Amino acid sequence: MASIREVAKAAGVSVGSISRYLNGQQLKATNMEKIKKAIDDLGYQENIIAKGLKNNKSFSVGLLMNNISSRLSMDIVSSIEEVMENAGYSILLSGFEGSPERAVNKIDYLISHAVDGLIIFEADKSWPGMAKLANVKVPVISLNNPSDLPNVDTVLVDDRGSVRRLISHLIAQGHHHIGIITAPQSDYTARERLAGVHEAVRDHPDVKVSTFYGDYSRPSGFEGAQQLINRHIDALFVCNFNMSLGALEYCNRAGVRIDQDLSFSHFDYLDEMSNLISNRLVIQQPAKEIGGMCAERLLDRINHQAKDVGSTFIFDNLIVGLGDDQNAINKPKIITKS
Amino acid sequence: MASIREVAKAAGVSVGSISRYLNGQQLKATNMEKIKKAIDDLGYQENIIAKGLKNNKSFSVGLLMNNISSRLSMDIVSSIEEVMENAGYSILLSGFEGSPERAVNKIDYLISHAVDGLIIFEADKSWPGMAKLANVKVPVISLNNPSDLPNVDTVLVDDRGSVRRLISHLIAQGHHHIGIITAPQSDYTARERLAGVHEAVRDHPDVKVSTFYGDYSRPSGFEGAQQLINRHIDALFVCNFNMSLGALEYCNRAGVRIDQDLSFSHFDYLDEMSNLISNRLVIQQPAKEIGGMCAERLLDRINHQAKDVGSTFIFDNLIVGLGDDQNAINKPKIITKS
DNA sequence: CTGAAAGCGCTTACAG
DNA sequence: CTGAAAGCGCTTACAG
Repeated sequence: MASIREVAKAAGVSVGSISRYLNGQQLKATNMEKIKKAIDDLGYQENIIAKGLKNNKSFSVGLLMNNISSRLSMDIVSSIEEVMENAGYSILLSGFEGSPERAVNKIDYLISHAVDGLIIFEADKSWPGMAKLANVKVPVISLNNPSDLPNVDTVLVDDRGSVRRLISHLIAQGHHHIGIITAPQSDYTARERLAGVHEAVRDHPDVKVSTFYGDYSRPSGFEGAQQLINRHIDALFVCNFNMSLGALEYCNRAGVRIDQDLSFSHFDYLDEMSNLISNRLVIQQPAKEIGGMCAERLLDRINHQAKDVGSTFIFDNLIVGLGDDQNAINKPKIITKS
Repeated sequence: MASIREVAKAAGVSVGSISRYLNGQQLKATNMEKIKKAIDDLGYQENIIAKGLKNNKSFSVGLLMNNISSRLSMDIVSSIEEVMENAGYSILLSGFEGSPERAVNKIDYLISHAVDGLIIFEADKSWPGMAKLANVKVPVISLNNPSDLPNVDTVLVDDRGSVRRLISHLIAQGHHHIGIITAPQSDYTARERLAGVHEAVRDHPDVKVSTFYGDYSRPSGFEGAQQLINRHIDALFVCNFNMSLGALEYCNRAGVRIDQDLSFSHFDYLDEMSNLISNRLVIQQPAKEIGGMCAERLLDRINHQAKDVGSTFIFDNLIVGLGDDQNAINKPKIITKS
């Protein structure tokens, strides 16, 4: 790896000139040519790490995730990566697999790696040690879980509202016994989704709800569908994509035909599947939008000391089958801390 | 962010002593105590970036992926991350979304970020510009695609052999018309899987194969299942997880009962689903194993200048339903370049 | 426009 | 055991 010094020698100019050239300043035309040639000859590649040392930047941001291998995580990572990389930043990816202690340790770890900003996906503010985020000097954004800290922005999706809307629709369609497969209530998102169900049925004493508590796995979706269908539900709502696959497997195996025998709705990732399953209500999370929002907000805070630090941005889900406006989810509600 | 210099001042020792302390050397006991106190008081956190400048290490490795949001990618990322992070390395994640030009550019990008090593997932050696990998000074590992370069190790899975074995089993069971939903043949992995099918039927002129070319999407799996089932296949094999979900959707919608009406086999990610779908043949990729192998091999090459650079490591898949030995996949075949 | 010099946070021979 | 100094690859006032 040739350094700036070697390039300077080869070009017959000072290292300062090389640096200026690399940063787009105008130099004497003949010098610029000599430098260009030297760079090509030596195959010089700049060292962004060294560059950052001087101005205390690393051009990298930390992305700390609860569970790297969840379906939603991947879409989030990929949308964040796209925005960040266009801006010349790289992503330091780290997972804590549901463990609060690991989450807290990895915050230090990423800080040690001198990240310029931090996005934390699905970490709960109540975990012991999370409060130290308040002392982090770089911008922090909490994704999918609220945070009270004054230096932390929050990006959320209104899962509660979406589920309420979906269940209300099922009730309006005349369903009387709705089965719910939910995720562990230790998770904020899972609580919100179940709360949406309860809000929807509150004023409908004639509607019965049966709930199965799954663990995010496909087998638990399978078992949940089995138990609930045996209790003669007329509609099934699955609060998580992976579990919905298990439920689908059960339906196939038991010969339960979706739409005909049972109304089936769930969270999903559509990739144009929507036209094939148009009789079905599907909640589609705006993964790309929230990821992009996080990335852009973080860049804003890194580069321009954005105003209203500590704001919350709330996105809507798209409910396929309810005639939602695809574009609506692009405009988050913004709540500014007063 | 307090620096080593401030700690030195607070502790009344030289910066060299702080550095030595941080790196685990023995100092005079009283000094160690003073340093420890100073570090705690100032909330000092080491700057790994600066540390690396001196010894030309960044304690980060680049992970360049074809498609970050594929199901397999995330399992790979997560297993690599686990090994790397235990060794004190962070992961710089980058995606090229199937675009050869982006892949080539991002190699430079990661090198600029001074990674200590590089793992490239599903990039084809034949792409223009990929040859420059030969000039990369840090260790490189190619995952899921072979590489001829002398400085590049390769980690592969024997998809061809697994598919051959699976299809042979279907034939032995008496199936005569096998439907295949395959992925675009521009991808190495897709070609290998289809080659496995053809190897299996080569000696069975009585067996008919019908092939549908999908595009990895669920809708294409749906459509493939529809077309093939209309051609009266008695077994269906789907070469990709996502497309198998679409096929499953079609079966449900068309009232085709898997196992009873149609033998259904495919690539999958099981999370203990295997006991629920035990009549079905499922190819499970050793994502954790290949990811871990990549990470460990890379660390080996970074830290010990490993022997036999340029080797190929080939793992087996596990075929659920064929009584495979779970442990067998942990031992890759190793081909050393002569 | 450009060179010489100081400095970013750290490490590591070299003396003592 | 420990301090002073040089240096990793770069940037940036400061002079000229």
